[in-house]
Parts: sequence; structure tokens; C-alpha cells
Amino acid sequence: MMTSIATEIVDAQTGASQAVKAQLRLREMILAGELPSGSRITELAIVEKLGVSRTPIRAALMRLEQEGLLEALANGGYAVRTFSERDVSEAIELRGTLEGLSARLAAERGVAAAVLDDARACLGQIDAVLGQVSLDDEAFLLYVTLNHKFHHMLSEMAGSQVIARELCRVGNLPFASPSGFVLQQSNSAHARDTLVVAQDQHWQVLDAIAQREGTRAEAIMREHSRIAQRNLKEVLYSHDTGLGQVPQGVRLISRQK
Amino acid sequence: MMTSIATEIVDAQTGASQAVKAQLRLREMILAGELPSGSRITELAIVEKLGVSRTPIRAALMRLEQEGLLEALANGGYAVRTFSERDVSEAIELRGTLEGLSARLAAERGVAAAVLDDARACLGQIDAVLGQVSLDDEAFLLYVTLNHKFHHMLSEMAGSQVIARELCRVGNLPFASPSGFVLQQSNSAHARDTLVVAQDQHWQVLDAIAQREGTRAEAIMREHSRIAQRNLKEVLYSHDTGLGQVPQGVRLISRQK
DNA sequence: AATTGGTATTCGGTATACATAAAATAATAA
DNA sequence: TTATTATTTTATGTATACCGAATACCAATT
Repeated sequence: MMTSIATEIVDAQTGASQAVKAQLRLREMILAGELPSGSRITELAIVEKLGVSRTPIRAALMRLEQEGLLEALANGGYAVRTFSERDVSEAIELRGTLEGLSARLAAERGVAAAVLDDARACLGQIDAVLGQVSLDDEAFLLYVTLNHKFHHMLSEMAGSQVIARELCRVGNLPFASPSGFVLQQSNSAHARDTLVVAQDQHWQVLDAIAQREGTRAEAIMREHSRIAQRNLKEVLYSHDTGLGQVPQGVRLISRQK
Repeated sequence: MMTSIATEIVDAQTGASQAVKAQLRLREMILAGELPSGSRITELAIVEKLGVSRTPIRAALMRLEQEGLLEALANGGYAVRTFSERDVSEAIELRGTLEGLSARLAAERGVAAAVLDDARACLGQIDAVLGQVSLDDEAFLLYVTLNHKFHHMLSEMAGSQVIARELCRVGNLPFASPSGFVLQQSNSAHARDTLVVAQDQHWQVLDAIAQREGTRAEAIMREHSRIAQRNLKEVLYSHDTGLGQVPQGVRLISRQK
């Protein structure tokens, strides 16, 4: 058996299949930049790096390709995908469009009062976080968690597995996710203001859904995604400021259009 | 990328990998109803049915799950997915939304004159097909091919790999594809009229894109997808008419909402 | 020195053997 | 006869051996 003691400890922690563990570890490595953007991924290299055999590695690579982090090469094998600024921008636009569709359907179909109350409670928690005049890193992290939760709630309000599934897919790209660029903004001066604006949109879309105003709900979510667009530009073009923290996956975005 | 159905069939005959061949054959079998909707798929059963070993079968099953035709079971294995009428309706709505987004971006960003001319030529061919007062099966088949081609052209006009990729994905569900229900309509009395209306929308969206009218282009494509919605209802609720031809994948749609 | 040919190595596709877990069936006890 | 338990079977997860193809490297020839 080839499993090392360290590997077994990891095994005990996760308890998932080797394939899933390999997938998670590979994703980490890609987003951390250990596997450079554009570099080819060979199965054997991963085998000796992770200590599992080729079969689960193959499954993991296949899943990561589906996720969009890898691209399949012509003659077999994979390469770490490189994203242009345009790719990321379009992925954000795509998410905004899908969230708009989801919000519109939720409004048109109607949402149970209890569900709306849950969402309002979530927004209440975000309000509490933003209540502080100055936000520390922990507050930003809490915002990200709650923001993610709220967006997830929204995607479920439409009651559509089809759309929720697709929304989940585009959110897999780390920089296309609802809070993809929040953490990198945390040192920015107007970072809190940005979140305040975003949170207002959260309340407004919930109101629109409650009022059965489908078109308004859709428009709000589309505009909501433009905050991510602005953050993207800001992160990419203020790169000269010595960045202390490692942004998740920004390395995968190439500079040229 | 977006290989045509005809191309894929040819690939299956020629020397593609075992995994791809298995994937195509399994898809055929699922859509033909040989593997009943909801039934569990075991690897060994497929092994003895297709005569290839488990490894490529596994790859094929994984791909089919990603495509949406199979769902992964909790304790491993897969089952043929069952789609409710609502699922299908939402998938069509999703496609309409994405095509709307694509058309809007194409209009806003602008499209080269040569590309627009190609699209016009394609629509000209469709016009020629619809010029006949009565359409035979061959004409319907030709329409489907050209319709597919035009929608593909549209998805490329936005110049967005991200959106084209997603559009390709939702088109994989056979009944969500642009011409998913055309063939089943071919015995309907007003089938030709439906296609005439759809073709008018084709011309209008092209005009909107050429005129840089993004909002109009988006609205047209959304409305365009509602034709598929109507066809869906018609196919599902006129089931009593003895259907001679086998509709692709309609078996996977369960009757209850 | 450059180009071309051949050889060797590497990589991915495939088949299969083995292990583990779940499910089904049979057997025994109440 | 029924319920519970044990055993057997079956299915997936995993590892690995083998094969064909692609590629890289080295040598030889022009």
C-alpha cells in the first residue's frame, strides 16, 4: 500500500473518496498557484505528488475540467486554464444574468413567507456586520460567508433545480462567485461603502421578490453583479500596491485582454 | 466544443476513443428509451452490453452525468435522470435567457459584416426550405440542421467562449436544444406556420444585432424560446394521437408536474 | 551547422485484479 | 411464520500492468 501516514491522517479528516480528496487538493494547488497557469498536468506527476493511483486522479482531473479550472488538451492530458480579463468579466456577467433569471422566477412564482423571513434574517446579520464603522479581516470573512449564504438562498427561491445547478456551476470559478473579490478589497478605503451598496441591493431584491415585481428583481440582480465587475477592474489595475494576502485564483487571470 | 450531432455520429463510427464511443452509444440508448428513465445504471451491465471494459465506461458515465442525462446516486453508481415538465420548461427558459444574453452582447459589441452576411445566407437557406407550401419530413430535417447552424452562429457572435460554452451545455439536453421539438411537430397542421414565425424572429434578431439594438435582440431571443415552450406543451398533451416516430428523449419527461 | 531519421522514453487509453462496502438471500431462532 | 442475523453476492473504488501513440532526444548524414 502506498498511502503514507500523513495521507492517512488526511484520509481520517475528510473521509471522502480518494477521487474527491484529489480533486480538492488539486483545486487548492491550482488556486494557490502551485500549478502555474497554462502548465500541463500529467497524471503521473500528480500520482507522485498526491500519493494516490491514476484512477482517482483521472476522475479528479475530469471533474476539474468540468468545473472550468482545467482545459483538455488535443492529444489527451490537461492544462491549467488561463483566464483573460474578458473571460472573468463575462463569467460575472453570466452569473448576474442567471441570478437575475432566478430572482425574476422567484418573484413571478411567489416565495413562502417563511423563506423570505429566513432571507431577511440573513440580511439582518449582514447589517450587523456592516454596522461597525471600520471592518477588520474577520468582519470581511463573516460578510463573505453570509453573502454566500444569501445568494444561495436566492438561487433556491426560484424553486428551480435546473437553474440552481447552473448557477452553482458558474460559481465554481472562484473569481465569478458572488464574493470573489471581496477579500482582496478589504484593504481598500471604500471597501465598506461597496459592501453597503451591495447590501442595499440585497434588501431591494428581496423586497421586489416579496412584491412579486419580477422585472425589478431581475434588473437589481444584474446590476448587483456589476459591483463584482468594478472590483475586478480595481483588483487588476491596483496590482502595484504590495499585496500582502494571496487572492484566490487571481493568478489565473492573465493581464492582456 | 460544439460539434454537430452529425459529426458525433461519424466520430462514433470512425476511430474515436472507447470512452467517447461508449458515451455516444449510451446516450443513444438513453434517448431511445432502452435504458428506462429512473433505472439504475451499473457499470458491469454496460460492460457486457457494450463489450468494453469498466474504465472507459466510467469515463462515459461521468461525462453523461455532467451532461445532465444521468444523476449520481448517493452510494455510488448512476441512474437515468427523469425530467419533470417543469424541469424541461426551465431548461428552455434558461436557454432563452442565455441566448438573449449572447445576442445582447453581440449587438453591444458589434459583429463583423462578413459574419452577419454568413448568418443572412443561412437564413436565406431556411427561407428557401419554408418556401414550399407543404413540408415533408426531409424539409423538417433540413430546417432542424439549418436552425441548429444559425443558433450556433448566434452564440459565436457574442465572441464569448464563456457564454458559448454554457450555451452548449444547456443544448445538450435534447429537449432544451433550439430545435428539440420541431420534428415531433412535423405532422401537426400548423407546424409550418410555427416555423415561419420562428424564422421571422431569426431575421429580426439579426437585424437588431446589426443595428446595435442590444435590448431588442435580447428580448427577441427570449421570446423565441417561448416557441419551444409552446411546442413542449403541445407534444406532451397531444400524446393520444398515435405517434409513429420516436421523439428524442421525450420518454425521459415524466407526466406529473 | 542544420536537418533528418531513428530510437527511446513518456504519457494517456484500456483492461483487469483486488479490496471494501452494501444489498440480498438464506438460515436459524423465537 | 416472522424476524433477525449471518453469509454470499454484487457493485463500486482503487491500484496496476500493458499497449499504442506521441514526443523528445540523439546521432548521423548532408
